[in-house]
Amino acid sequence: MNTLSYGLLAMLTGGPRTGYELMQQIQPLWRAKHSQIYPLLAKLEQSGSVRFVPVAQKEKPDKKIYSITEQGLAELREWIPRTTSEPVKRDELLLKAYCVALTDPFTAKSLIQNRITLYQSKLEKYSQMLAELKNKLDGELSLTSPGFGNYILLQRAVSNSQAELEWCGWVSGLLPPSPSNQ
Amino acid sequence: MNTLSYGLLAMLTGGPRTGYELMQQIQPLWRAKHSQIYPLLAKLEQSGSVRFVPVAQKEKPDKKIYSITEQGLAELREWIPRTTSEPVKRDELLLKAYCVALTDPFTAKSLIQNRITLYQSKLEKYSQMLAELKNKLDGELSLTSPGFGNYILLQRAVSNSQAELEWCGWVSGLLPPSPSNQ
DNA sequence: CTGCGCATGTAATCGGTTACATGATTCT
DNA sequence: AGAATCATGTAACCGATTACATGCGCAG
Repeated sequence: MNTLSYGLLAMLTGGPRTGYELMQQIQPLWRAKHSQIYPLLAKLEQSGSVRFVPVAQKEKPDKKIYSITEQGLAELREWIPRTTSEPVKRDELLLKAYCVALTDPFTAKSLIQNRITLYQSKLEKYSQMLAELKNKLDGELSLTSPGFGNYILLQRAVSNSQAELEWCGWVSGLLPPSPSNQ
Repeated sequence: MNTLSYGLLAMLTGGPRTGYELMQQIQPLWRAKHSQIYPLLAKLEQSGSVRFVPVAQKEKPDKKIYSITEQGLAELREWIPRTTSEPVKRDELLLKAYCVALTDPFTAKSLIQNRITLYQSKLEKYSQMLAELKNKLDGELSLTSPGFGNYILLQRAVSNSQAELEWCGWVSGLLPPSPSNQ
């Protein structure tokens, strides 16, 4: 069983979800497309780690609501203490940043500006999610509370987005100002 | 030509390097193994984007020192302004963090502790590299100076490692204290 | 009326990892 | 004595992306 499979099981500890929802939820932690997730869910179902209930919908496609089984939970419990692999990061912008001296200040600025726009929307989204979770938890937070994992991950997503934006701002400041165009 | 190929060209703008050195240099920006890099360098050489000089060594394996050609530089210049793909991140620790409530506080702490150790060594390494570069540049830094790309990436690596450590510390504080064992 | 969100699935292809292969030196 | 570093390469495999396929409702 590969890491993404464990990841899907992990997401299901938060409650029953469809494949589509799992795909969306796992994105910030582990990039994966639906074409990879659906076949894995089918395998997990066949091996007894998850089960699903088909739900017919009018005016929308039918769906399958998956939940984790006792067997799946047991698999997660033995996976958690196992050696954790190092995070994988691949960022095209950083490759471009290394050789940014090859371009004009104009192109350099738009490169950074695009990244700023991207992380501003992420920051907005995650801040909102964090705020909602905070008032749902209402001060109650410990390792055993159900929203704990979600809480620490959202906090991380928010501060990461902020750090990303700070770096972009700092780099922008180093770039020569173009008065005619900004 | 894929992103990694452009990445290799980008690294070569910093001067001639062996495949082995390129592999090490590109790691923090784009994870790749030597088995992927060597064949790509061969292709880039055949298409005229890079060239190499074979260097025989005694007491060490022979090597090939690659440098970027004018054609390669032209390819980079037209790549930089093209749409930049979103960064790809896959972190097994975050998947485990989501369902950390399934384990005991003890396992949870060791999960975080391993990550702390990892990023402490990264922070040390990058801080040192940044310090060296800073006194080599000696106050001189602008878009056109040769170490510019390196400088902004090292600064980023340092502050990213710090942010990572801060998050780990914050999470540790939320975990129940185990007085008998710490 | 075009595109997006919901919702699932398969097939072809590309990108990336693991394993195999070699070999001297230096550190522990 | 065994592991790590330097240094290159190939082959097999697995993981991930892109493209193909369907279909309705709703917003711009």
